[in-house]
Amino acid sequence: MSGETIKNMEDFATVSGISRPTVSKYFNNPDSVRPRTREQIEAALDQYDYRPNIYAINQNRQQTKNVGIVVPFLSDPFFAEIARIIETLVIDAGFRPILLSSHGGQAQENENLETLRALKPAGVLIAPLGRASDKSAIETFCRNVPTVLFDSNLEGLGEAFIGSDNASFVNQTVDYLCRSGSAPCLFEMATPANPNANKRRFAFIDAMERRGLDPVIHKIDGQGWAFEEIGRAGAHAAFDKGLLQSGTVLCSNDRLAIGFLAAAYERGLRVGRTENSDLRVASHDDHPFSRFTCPSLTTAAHDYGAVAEHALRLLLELVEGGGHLSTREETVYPARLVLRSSA
Amino acid sequence: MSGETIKNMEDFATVSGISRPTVSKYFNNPDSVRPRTREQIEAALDQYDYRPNIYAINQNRQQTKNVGIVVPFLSDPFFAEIARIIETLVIDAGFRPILLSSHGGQAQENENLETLRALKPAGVLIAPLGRASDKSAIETFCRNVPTVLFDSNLEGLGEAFIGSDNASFVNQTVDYLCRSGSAPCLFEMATPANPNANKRRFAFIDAMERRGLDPVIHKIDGQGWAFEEIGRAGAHAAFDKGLLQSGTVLCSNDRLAIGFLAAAYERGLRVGRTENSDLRVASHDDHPFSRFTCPSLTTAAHDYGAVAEHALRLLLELVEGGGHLSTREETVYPARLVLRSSA
DNA sequence: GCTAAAATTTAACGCGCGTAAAATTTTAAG
DNA sequence: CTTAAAATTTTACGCGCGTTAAATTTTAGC
Repeated sequence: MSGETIKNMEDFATVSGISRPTVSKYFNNPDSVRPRTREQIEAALDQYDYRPNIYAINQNRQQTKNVGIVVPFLSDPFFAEIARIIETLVIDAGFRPILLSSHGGQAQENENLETLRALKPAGVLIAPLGRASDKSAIETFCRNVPTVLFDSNLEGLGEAFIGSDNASFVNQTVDYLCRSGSAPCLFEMATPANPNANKRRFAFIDAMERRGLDPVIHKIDGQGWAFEEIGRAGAHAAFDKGLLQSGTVLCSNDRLAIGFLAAAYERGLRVGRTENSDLRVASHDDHPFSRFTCPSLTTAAHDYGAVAEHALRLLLELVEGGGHLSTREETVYPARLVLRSSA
Repeated sequence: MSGETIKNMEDFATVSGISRPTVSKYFNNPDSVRPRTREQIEAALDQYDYRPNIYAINQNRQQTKNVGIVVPFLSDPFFAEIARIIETLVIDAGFRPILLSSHGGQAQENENLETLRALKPAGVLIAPLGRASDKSAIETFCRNVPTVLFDSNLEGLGEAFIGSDNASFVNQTVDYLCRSGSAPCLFEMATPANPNANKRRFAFIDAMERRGLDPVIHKIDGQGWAFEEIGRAGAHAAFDKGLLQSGTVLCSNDRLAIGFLAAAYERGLRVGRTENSDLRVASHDDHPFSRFTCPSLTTAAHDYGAVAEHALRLLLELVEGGGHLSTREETVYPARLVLRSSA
């Protein structure tokens, strides 16, 4: 440890024996300086452990190395998981991830956009709330910051949308359920917050009608993001009316299914695909906990990795290419059927 | 909309008819200027929607308005939930939360500390990994940034620790289980990552011995943060040996219990407190999903709110008071027993 | 060893805002 | 209306780094 106190790049340049502009160049891109210069700097670097002031850097750059990540509800393990994957990819790409959750509300989503705008990120990946989103606020934001939507699409907003193919999810579950037993009834919220739910409903109707079957849909009440409790209450309400106690139930998403299974258990209904079962339950998303429900949940899995990777790759291309795409890209990835015990 | 383009505080000061230093004063504290001046500024504010450059602000201030929040594993809904609460409190206090997850690894935890150091936060709330933490790295960090530990304590590190009273958790569950049926056996990981697990083990031994009972502990293998799967595998291994198929099992935490319940279900073991049950299962944490396990999980709940509020309040006092406490404070909150169906 | 190309140094300006000191204006109290 | 106190304006410097242009040095090719 040397005695000097390195307060800024000037000081550091002095002790490393290199001029400040060259040091600055090094920090922007270590490969842009001569190898011997680089060695000299790096030798000084681990002797004095100097780090450039990030605020001074960003003040003078129009483009920061920040990438914003906005998810609708971070307490939902599904979003926690995809956020984790994206974060890792962002770091690997040499950027700094800034993770924000909208906590299920429009006010917070808008506040997150304001926060990001102030942070001047190179780009932003946002999974919008959906129905509850303030479309005009998002549109305004997208005009100023290169933005890619993921998970949940808002027509025409952002430079691109990368998500999962809801039709693929439903087709696979419906197909499997139909060929292995009775046709399913769809179990969903009457007013779903997420646009994916609507697409799944349409896909369900379509898939059933293609088979010449009546697309029966059971809609339940509930607002907000406490899907498990909504599913549980909705299932009990249905059971009270003598509904859904047998046959096959296809839940719109795993969190509803988790609630449904809890209710079924509480009623003593046996869920599964064995002979002595009362009913079968399947769902969509492959939620991190769906492996541990009782019985374990048959579901359709997102390709987390592909979505995250594609969305970020596109965003970085966008950032390098000026921020705007000539035509808005929409890419969706198919689901992977995960057979477990519930159906 | 006026035609002028407001690029900086100078421009904004001009159009608002107030001098720049006064405008600067306003943004630091709107109450520090004369009411009429404030009105004038705010009138201009919603006409031009100017916002000060956050990087320029932070460059010139020793103390930013950032508060770091570090959790060991954000995909764990427990941490996602407490992070959400803290975030809200931080915003209400007029600060900007910066949420970082260590993703279960020391490397990422250290990287988070580096990131935060560069961000010069007013203070940091950190729930350390525990056993896997790099103590010396944290100690170094704490010397430069006012830091309060929460959830999981590291002896002597940080200005204070706010968490839950593990003894209270165990005493309440053991007490309940003993008086309502057979004495429990503790189900835990052989090498737990979290120091709370160790405290719970000691508390269990103590609680049992006080009752003149033999503290039976069943230790299972497993590394990492996939607690549900570790619990499930561990339970199956125990069942294979004919163990834990009856009586009462007290899991160290809810995530292990979720895995245990899944295994029990897969074996056809009936868990609950009714007459025809095979065994009872209880646990600790009141994990967001413990309401929806089958059967619903009897557990001991953290006082999330109290911990979050106390930790942040202490941190802000610390920030105002110079950053250091004369004596390290350790405060723990008691648990609240949550009776459900599993025991 | 010579030369053109590449890299570095020197010098200097700008970014947007915090902040201090002195001069001026406004406010509140009598 | 006077006066002291409070608020604001003026002026000016500094923060740490990006960046540019011209001068200088180093490198690579022959």
